[in-house]
Amino acid sequence: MLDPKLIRESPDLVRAAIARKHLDTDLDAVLALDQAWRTLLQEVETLRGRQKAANNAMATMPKGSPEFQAKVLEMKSVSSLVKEREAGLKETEEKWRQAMLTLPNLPHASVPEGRNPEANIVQSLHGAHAEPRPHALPHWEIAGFDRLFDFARGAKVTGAGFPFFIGDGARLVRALLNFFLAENAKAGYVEVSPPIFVNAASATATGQLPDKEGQMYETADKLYAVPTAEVPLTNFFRDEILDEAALPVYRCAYTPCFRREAGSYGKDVRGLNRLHQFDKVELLKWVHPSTSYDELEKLRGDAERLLHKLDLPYRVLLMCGGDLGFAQAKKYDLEVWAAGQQRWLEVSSCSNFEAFQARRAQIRFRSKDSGKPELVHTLNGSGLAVPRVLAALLENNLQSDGRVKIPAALVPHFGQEWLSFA
RNA sequence: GGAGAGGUGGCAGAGUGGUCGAAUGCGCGUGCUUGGAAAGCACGUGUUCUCGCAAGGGAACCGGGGGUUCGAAUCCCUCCCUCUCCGCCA
Repeated sequence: MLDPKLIRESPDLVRAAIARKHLDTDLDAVLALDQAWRTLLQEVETLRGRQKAANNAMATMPKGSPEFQAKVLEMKSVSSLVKEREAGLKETEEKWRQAMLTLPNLPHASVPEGRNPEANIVQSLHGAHAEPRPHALPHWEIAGFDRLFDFARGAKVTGAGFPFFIGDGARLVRALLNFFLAENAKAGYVEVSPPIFVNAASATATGQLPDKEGQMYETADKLYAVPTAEVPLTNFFRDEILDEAALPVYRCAYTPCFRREAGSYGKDVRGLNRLHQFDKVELLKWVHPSTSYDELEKLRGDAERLLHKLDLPYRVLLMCGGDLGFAQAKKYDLEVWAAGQQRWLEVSSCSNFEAFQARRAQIRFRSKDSGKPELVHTLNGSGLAVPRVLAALLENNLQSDGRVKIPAALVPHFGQEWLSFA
């Protein structure tokens, strides 16, 4: 959510910033509701002031006295008026809130202009992605792939996009998760194992609701399967005031992630590229607002290090305004090179949300300077998403004999140097 | 799942219809006292919104929502959560 005062005082600035995201928003509707709400609030407060004064006077009057009876009669009409105006106030406030929730976060000044992914800036390239690999195959075409990754039975048991991981396939997933968690711990992130269902309030706070409920699986009692650990993790401190000295807080969490991915098709969803359930380790930071852009660079570096240690070619994209998410102020995508598919796969998104989520979630810290609570800034990034890293690993490390070499950094976690499909 | 008890400020804990944003204690802050500290004493100590250039004024908040009433922390309904006992269970 945006700062209501900013919208009220500098609507043109807000309008211009939202335009950089190339999203349609009706700021005038928000402003009109805000104005209507304030007018009603004044009325209600005046009426309640009258009630309060009358209550105090009546407290000292004899109950049955004529003056008491007169007051009761007088205040009856005020009472019904208050009820009516309060109902209007409440309705207006709710409409305003709903409108506010649909306004996207404003992009940071350093975010490049652009409407489409083509306008994203390739910030850096790492590793030998252009090197010819004669044996490279899309991972789903590697001989024996179906023995380790059983999509057919997954489809039978659950549905498309819910594969079984078997034998070395399952062990490789576990090795990657252990590697990620161990590296992240070294970088200072405290590991958390959160609930993987969240309520509507939590999903609203991080920005999944109200607009993106179609992306989440919902249970019979109105809980949502987490699309990312970001949701339970960010909400850990919802409605809390933190100690300024405790900032920054770094945490990471492994969870399975569930996404309906309605409307996806084609090569995007082949093999491990896009699943309805996948494993991911998420990095999360709660920081002092003055440091959040430094923290974003560090966060990106922490995610990059994982790819670097796995010896996978990757690139860093600085996302343009039009390709930024709804809630992000600035975002880097990390894409790993899949040699067999000859394409880049997104394995991490590192974002600064500034106070956008913190305002929705009411996560604050008590400022030493002002003594008042202020909103923290939240950041998060994948560190990393397993299936696509796995896909790239299979494709880049496939040898001419059909075996796949395990990166040195992963060997201690996997326990062997080669993955066999036999 | 069944039965019962309960949710009040940073914490503990009073308050069962009226001057209660809420006693008291602890904690915390400032000052006095002291060589210094402790104790003691004095004062202060929530959040949000709103009006105002400001000084300052106003309103809301006693788990959430709704209701009764001139008036609700207090009565009623409902939801959530916690605790105790029983059942069930990894």
